[in-house]
Amino acid sequence: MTKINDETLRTFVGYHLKRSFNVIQSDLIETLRPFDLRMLTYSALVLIVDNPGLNQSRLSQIMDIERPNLVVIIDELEERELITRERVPTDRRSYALHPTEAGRALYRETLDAVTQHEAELLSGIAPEQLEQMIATLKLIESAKRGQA
Amino acid sequence: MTKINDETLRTFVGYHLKRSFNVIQSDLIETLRPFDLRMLTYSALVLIVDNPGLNQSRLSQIMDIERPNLVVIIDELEERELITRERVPTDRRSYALHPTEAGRALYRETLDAVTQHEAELLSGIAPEQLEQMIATLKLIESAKRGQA
DNA sequence: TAATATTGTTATGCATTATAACATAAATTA
DNA sequence: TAATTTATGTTATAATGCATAACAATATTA
Repeated sequence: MTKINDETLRTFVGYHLKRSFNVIQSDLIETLRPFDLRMLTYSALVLIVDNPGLNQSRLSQIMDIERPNLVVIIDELEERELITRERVPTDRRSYALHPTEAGRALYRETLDAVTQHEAELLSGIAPEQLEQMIATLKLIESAKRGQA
Repeated sequence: MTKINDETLRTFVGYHLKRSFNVIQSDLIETLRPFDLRMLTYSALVLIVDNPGLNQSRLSQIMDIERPNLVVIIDELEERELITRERVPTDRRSYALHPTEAGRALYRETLDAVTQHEAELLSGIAPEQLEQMIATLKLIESAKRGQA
């Protein structure tokens, strides 16, 4: 069982980002499974609870996905009666998204679960070290082309 | 244009990882486009050049994808005559993957391009800060469940 | 030898992401 | 005001990514 050499790929920041994200993502998927939520539906629910009344265009922007792709996500949340689509009187094209009481309850449940699972996964790493990393990640995020 | 509140999601390391990875990934996709390579075919090419003779099982392991999904990637690299599949006398089930001269040439070209593009994207961030982040990312990577 | 495991493959399905095209409605401009 | 352009949500469609089941050929183990 010879060890594979990935030193070339290790010279790329993106490679490290992808591999570490995979680890966190796997954990998150398992954490959300009992709630029958996927990453995208979960993110959408959280953002709607925290920003009640926002519309789908704005939500798709912050979620970095295309509007058509958000439609099915919102459909699912609405069918499960976790959110509602409400017509906006001042702009009859768009819907204001609001959480239901069930949506807020699920939000609280899942927030606890996700927070705990991530904390456990990362329990071997010093909080200051994680904070430093997040600061760097924010710099990368704001390096987006056509933005700076 | 009210600003959306994503502070709840910002409490998760995974959220920061995903958003920053998206930025790097977009840049990488654009960098690889002129070479008609996608992230996965590129990664496979690099690993084959750096580890000539490895088989598909091992490659799928390090790439963190399922064997069936690697088949089409290897098919494409072989059709483009960037690599070869060679029967192994000592284990006639598996193929040894080797780069062709064209594969090695493309490797060199793309390595330069990818390195330069990433360096430019991250030029505003101090190298020591990136190194520190990579050290933390490695810790996260090794926090994989069922591994430690 | 018989049972089990591994390698590569095919087929299949689901999730993610992107684009084009459209109806409705709003905003802009001529 | 009328005509044009833009924005919102939607449908349809396609490419990609990722996972599982099943299989033939071969190797390993009991």
